[in-house]
Amino acid sequence: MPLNNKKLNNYKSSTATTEKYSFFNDVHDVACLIPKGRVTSYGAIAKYLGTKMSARMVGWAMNAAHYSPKKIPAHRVVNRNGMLSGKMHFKTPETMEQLLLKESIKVKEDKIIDFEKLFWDPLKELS
DNA sequence: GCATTGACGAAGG
DNA sequence: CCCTTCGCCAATG
Repeated sequence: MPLNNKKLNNYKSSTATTEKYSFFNDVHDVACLIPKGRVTSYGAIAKYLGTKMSARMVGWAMNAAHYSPKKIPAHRVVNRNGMLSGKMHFKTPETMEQLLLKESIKVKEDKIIDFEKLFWDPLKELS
């Protein structure tokens, strides 16, 4: 996979529709690599990509992912608290929770139960 | 082209 | 322990 340790500091800022963002593309790839039944955080992905401080961009990438034809399991990505902060960005607010539930991930009060146990760190798992 | 806004996160009060 | 501030950076007004 083209993820390696590429620095995203100077990735070409191109147009979403025409060229591929290295950043968004990588985020999408990582998201697709998340095993079923596991979850990760925006920060973990950002860290893996080298932009640890820019977790917000990961969230933004997810937003772009939604708009992408590719299917991104964005429901497996939550914030560092394990809360479904992005549920409102799905078709319906309950979609994210339903998808997680289908993967045996229990959610209560918008929070993933045993989040630490289900947490999947790309840095640790992929390297 | 400056100002505002995020599906975040760490640090400070 | 809860709340506020700040940093990060692309997209949008």
